[in-house]
Amino acid sequence: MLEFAILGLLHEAPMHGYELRKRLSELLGTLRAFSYGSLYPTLRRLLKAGLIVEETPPVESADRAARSWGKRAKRVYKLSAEGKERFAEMAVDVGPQAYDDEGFGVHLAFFSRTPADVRMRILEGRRRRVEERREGLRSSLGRAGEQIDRYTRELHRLGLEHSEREVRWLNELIASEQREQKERQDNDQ
Amino acid sequence: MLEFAILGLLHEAPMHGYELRKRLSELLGTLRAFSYGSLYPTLRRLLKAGLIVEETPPVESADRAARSWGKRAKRVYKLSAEGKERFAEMAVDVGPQAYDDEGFGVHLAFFSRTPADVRMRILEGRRRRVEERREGLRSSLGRAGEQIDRYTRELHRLGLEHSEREVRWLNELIASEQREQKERQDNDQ
DNA sequence: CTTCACTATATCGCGCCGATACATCAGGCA
DNA sequence: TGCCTGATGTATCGGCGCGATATAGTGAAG
Repeated sequence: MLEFAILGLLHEAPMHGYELRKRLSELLGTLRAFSYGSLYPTLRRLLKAGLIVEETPPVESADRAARSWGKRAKRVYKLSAEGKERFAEMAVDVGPQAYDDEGFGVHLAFFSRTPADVRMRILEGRRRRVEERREGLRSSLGRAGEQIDRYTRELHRLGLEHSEREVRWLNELIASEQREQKERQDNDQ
Repeated sequence: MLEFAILGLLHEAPMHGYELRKRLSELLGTLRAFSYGSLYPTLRRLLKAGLIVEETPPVESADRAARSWGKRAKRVYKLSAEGKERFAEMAVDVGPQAYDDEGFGVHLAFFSRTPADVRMRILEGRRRRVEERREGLRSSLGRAGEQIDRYTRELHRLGLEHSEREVRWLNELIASEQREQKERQDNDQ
């Protein structure tokens, strides 16, 4: 998931690790942060795989000084052609992980680079997933009384409200996608 | 977290791995599953630490057959005195991880075994956390237009609704905790 | 009589996290 | 002037938890 996110972000512009992480948090709305403990190793992995390349930035005073003293300086990465390709593959290859909280969030964040039909598949897959959760919670709350702790019940109540709300939200998104798709078709023919 | 959850669950009754996992999913309302890939190793760890002990069940027909043929059979675990102690410590030792989605959920699931003052601390800590998230999303949505992708904005809208709802839910829980605390005081004096 | 779904235990590789360390630089304030 | 805090910036380590996979017994449906 981080790999996908990095590749997606680097479409905007070349960036260094710290910046990447900040943009990522903004994008995911503080709901997901990706620690440096996973970011830097992933960057290495991508580098070794040739999906990104290090772009030595125009050496300026501060950095030159840092480098000449053997200190660590900014390392800027940019997307390679293979990286672009890989991102496109990943965006289209929708597995079940695209439907869980985290995966769905990341996919959605890069929807503008995702083909319309794939967007639909993801939205509908997510809806199915959330509906299942909703039904699970409903039946759990339905089996009234039944040895369920009061706090647990409250937890389930909140979960149920959240899923109901998200299903409605998804329905709106799906409907608006359909409208747009229809418009495109009308323009085409 | 899994360790805490297992120790908590075993207060109900001795159980084997598969059962533990099922009870855990029920408890967390399908919002958290804990795969076997983490459950069994954790059970081992707890066993080695002496926090749980294996309780050879009264050998019945099916199991005896299985055992005598050298096959795998049910392994039932029960809480040791040290395990009980450890759970009590963990329930009271509230770190920042008790406020994130996952940690909070698990703690709440064992609230009935948690002292009232600690319950309060957790509830209020969680509220602070969710309020921060809410404010982050509000300001992100407030900075109107500003290079934010349409889908990303939708994601933030949903996140904002969820945090608002959760804060209200927490307020109700906190209020009801306070009422109960007052009642207890009235009864005591 | 076979196939399916459920019960049940276990391992492996690896993604990701939290803590920690180190270093530079800007601004506030004493 | 000099100090401290907070942001910028890169990096590593141990360990938790996941998904995939293997294995195997059981009962019910068809």
